Formats: sequence, C-alpha cells, structure tokens
Amino acid sequence: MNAKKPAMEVPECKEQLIAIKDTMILLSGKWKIQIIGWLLLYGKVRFMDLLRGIDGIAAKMLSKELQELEQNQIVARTMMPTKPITVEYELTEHGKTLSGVITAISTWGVTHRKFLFKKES
Amino acid sequence: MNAKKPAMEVPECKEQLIAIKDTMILLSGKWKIQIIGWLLLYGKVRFMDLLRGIDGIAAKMLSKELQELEQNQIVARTMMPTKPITVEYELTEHGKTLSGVITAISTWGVTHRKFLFKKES
DNA sequence: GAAACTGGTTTCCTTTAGGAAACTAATTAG
DNA sequence: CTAATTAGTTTCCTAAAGGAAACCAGTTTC
Repeated sequence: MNAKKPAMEVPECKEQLIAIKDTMILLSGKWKIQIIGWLLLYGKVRFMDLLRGIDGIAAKMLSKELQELEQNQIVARTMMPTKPITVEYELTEHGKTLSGVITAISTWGVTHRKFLFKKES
Repeated sequence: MNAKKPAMEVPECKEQLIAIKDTMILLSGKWKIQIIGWLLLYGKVRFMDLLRGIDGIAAKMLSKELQELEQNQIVARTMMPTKPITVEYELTEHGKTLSGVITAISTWGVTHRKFLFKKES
C-alpha cells in the first residue's frame, strides 16, 4: 500500500483562512480581546477602570494596547476637560461589530469548562 | 468640576471575561486558530498537507502546535500503517465546537476588509 | 546506490511580548 | 506643605515565541 496521493486538492475556501489571519493580526496578544470584552460589557469607561478591572494588566500594556486598538479604529478615545483630566474609552461602531467574535469566544470558554468537568467526573 | 467617581460598579458579568481568558490561553499564538480553521474546512488531513497549506509555518511550529491541540483534546492524531507512514489529523467532536468561534473570526475579517475599503474610497 | 518521500526532532538564534518599578505633570484635598 | 488623584511614559529586564536549517529513520522509486 502506497501512501502517496498527488497532494491535496486545495479549493478556494482559502479566502476564509486569509480572513482569519487578518483578524488575528489585529487581535493577537494577551490583552486586546479582554479589553474589547470589557468595553462591550461596560460601555464607556476610563483608563483607571480598565487598569483596575482587567486582572493583572500593567499600565504600560494597557496604554499600548489601547493605542493600537485606536489606530485600527476599534476603540475611540475621548479626553474630558475635567480636573484632574479624565479620558474615556469606548468601542467605535466598527469595534462593536466584534461582538459576535467576543461572545463566540466567551461562550466557547463556558462550553470548554463544562467539557473538562464532564470528563473528570 | 471634579472627575472623581467612587470607582466603577463592577457587576457579575465577570464570568464572561474569565471565559474569554480561558479560551485565549488555549488558542493564543500565531498558528493555532489558523490550523483549526484548516481542519474545519478540509476535515481529515495529513501533516504535509498542513505544512504546505498553511502559509509560512515551519515544521517545528506545526508539530508543536498540533501536540498542544492534541493535549487539549481539540485535535485527534491517527497514525496509518502505510509505507511510508502517514499521519492524519482532524478535529475531535470537542474541537468541532470551535466552529462558531472560527467562523465569527473569519466573518469579521471580511467585515473589516470592507470597512477599510469603504474608508479609502 | 542516489534521491525523494513520509513525519517529524534538534539546535541555534533573533525577535517580540510582557512585567515591575520608577517617574512625569497638572491639579486638588487635607 | 504633603499626599493623592488623573493618565500615562520610560527604563530595564526576562521569558516566551518563532524561524532557518540541519538532521533522523524508514521506505520506495529511479
């Protein structure tokens, strides 16, 4: 018996794989999806809300990730002329279109937890 | 005007944020989601199919990522007694429950591309 | 016998991600 | 005057991720 097949036929579903790659370039890393999840749940929040709310994140990271999300027009930043100054972050309209992705990820996390629980019992 | 609010009220939506974190621990990195996307589209495939099909991945990476996905029971590995030996990879039943996540990511990639196109025109 | 196929592993290296802590400026409350 | 608030930035460091190339064993084809 010979294992040789001439190589897989690769149909044009490839578009979808490119789209996956595109998305993951924007959202990769430890924090971005968590930040977006926060903004989806809580709406318009301040820098310090995120810093205190997202477990374990450092100011440097939060600042950097928010800048990147802003550049990609997923997050909007608003400076308020209060004293001391406050800055508010929220999802843009485009950013809100990520809700399907975030809820799918969140839902699967629950599914996976149930799966692990079922196995060990 | 004083910006001080006593600190955000943080309701119990936090479960969802934990679930997001759980999921991303399993799927983080440059390749895992792409691999799963491939397996969703093509079903049962061989090591070399993935190596040649996923643009830019190195054998070391593919091998390592597949091992991790197997450990987490997302991917199943089958050795076939052909000559030369062939190995087939496919999603487990549990792995297939990721299809919602993957299609959401893929769909959003398309949405995002349209968004960028609309802006520049 | 040489080359090519299978599915990897090993080594060595570079790049990136990420974290801790200190520091800034402007302002206010005590 | 001191301490604390806001929203960050800067520096220094380590750990992890990732890539290129060589290598391996077993088998088959030329």
